[in-house]
Amino acid sequence: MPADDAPADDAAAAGEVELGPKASRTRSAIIDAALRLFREHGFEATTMRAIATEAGVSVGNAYYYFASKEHLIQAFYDRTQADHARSAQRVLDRETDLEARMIGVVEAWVEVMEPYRAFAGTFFKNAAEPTSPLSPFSPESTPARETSIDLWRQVVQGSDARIPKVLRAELPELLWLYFMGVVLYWVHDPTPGAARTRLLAGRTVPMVVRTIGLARLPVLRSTLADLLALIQDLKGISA
Amino acid sequence: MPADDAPADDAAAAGEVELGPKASRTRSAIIDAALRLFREHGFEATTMRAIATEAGVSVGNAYYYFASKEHLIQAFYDRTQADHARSAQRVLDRETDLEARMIGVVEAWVEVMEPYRAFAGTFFKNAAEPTSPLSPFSPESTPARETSIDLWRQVVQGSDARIPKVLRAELPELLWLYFMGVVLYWVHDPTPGAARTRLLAGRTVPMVVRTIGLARLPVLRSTLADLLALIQDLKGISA
DNA sequence: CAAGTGTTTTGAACATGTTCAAGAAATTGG
DNA sequence: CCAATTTCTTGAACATGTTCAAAACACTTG
Repeated sequence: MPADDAPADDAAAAGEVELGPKASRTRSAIIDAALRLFREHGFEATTMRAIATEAGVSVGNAYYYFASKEHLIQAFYDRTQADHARSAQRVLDRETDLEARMIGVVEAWVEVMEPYRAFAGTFFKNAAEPTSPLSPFSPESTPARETSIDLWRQVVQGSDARIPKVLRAELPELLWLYFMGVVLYWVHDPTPGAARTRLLAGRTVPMVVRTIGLARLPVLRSTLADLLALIQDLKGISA
Repeated sequence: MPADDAPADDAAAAGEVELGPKASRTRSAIIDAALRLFREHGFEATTMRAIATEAGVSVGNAYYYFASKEHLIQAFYDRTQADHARSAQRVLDRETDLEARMIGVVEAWVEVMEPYRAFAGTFFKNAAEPTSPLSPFSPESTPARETSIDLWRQVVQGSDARIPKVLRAELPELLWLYFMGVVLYWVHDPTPGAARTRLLAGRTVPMVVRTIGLARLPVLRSTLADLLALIQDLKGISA
């Protein structure tokens, strides 16, 4: 599998790439062609032959840069994640209210993804396979996941909300998990403009924020403690 | 697509089938062959040619009964869902404690699925695609979903727990959703015997039950009301 | 510059899911 | 029992993701 020793497919994830100008340009051409075709005809309907032709290279060459058709999705992820981070930053720079920050980040994501809505489901189909390196829970996507969780860490840290001490450490990860839930909902949301997803986020975010505040109350304390202990224990059982 | 007018692939779901004995036997042979091969070599590694050969029919014939390789998964679902229902019933017949009933139903499911753990992920990959008829949220799988939700209705109704009135109507569906979450976790659980998943269920079920009890408290009342209202609203927005 | 070494590119060949036109087998109607 | 009709079965053909050996290219070294 030549592509494995070839320029790393996910190199763009970290932001830095060290490739010759030629290789780099071919790679970009393939990604551009692929994303354009994906957007126009969907993932399944786009053939590797079509991508190669559109990019002006041979099929084999495309496989030199991307181990499989699925691996092109990684490139898509990297691109949209960067777009999202940029877009979210604009909100985070000006808002200090936790609720507004959370909603802002979710809305930014929905907006960035809008052009790809129609076929993003196909993407997530592949991402849903546990053994797939594209799964958001896979070891291979650890860097991307960390980047994503960091965004939620920022959401929390930059806010003026008073977070109960017990929650501090785990909250960003928990919010990321909440966000994954929103994404899952979005994938199945057929409404134009993702209306349902926006409604879901707009209404659940306040609940989440309120619940965080409630966490210090005695009634919820013990349940929360149970939950946090469980998370620790789950992490403890090795694979 | 001849198979579309052919004996319905999901006929077994409802339980009743009206097919000639010959057709029925061929169909069963294909399913048996497929599931055996899936269990032994996994989903991807099993070719339609192998399934056909193992079942003693031609490839084309397999496609007469099943529109695609994915559609064989539906048969798998139907089978395991029936097994689960049977197994869960034994618990429901003897337990009245809500917590015990819930844990029993989850444990029964984990046990039924254990032989398929290794490759079940591949199944769910396909189920995760929103447009796939195999998605648990798709219109096509409405009957199967209803059956599954009914099981949780039974869990609630047969218990001696005092359920807050506001929750009564939605609780079974919410528990089913909780169960889907457990399933999602299970899919990604690499521990032998699904140890992590069992731990998750054993610890979260008591939290869920406790939270149900807490729902009548004033602090949670409003949040719960918001949540229920949201569910109604989400159902309201048409696709 | 020539030889050597590593990188990039090519297109034919392969594997497998799927289709389809044709035929065999069963069923029905007279 | 024959003809017509429906159901079932077949295997070759097709589409597309993927591989691979060979060639083209780029770059270093003597």
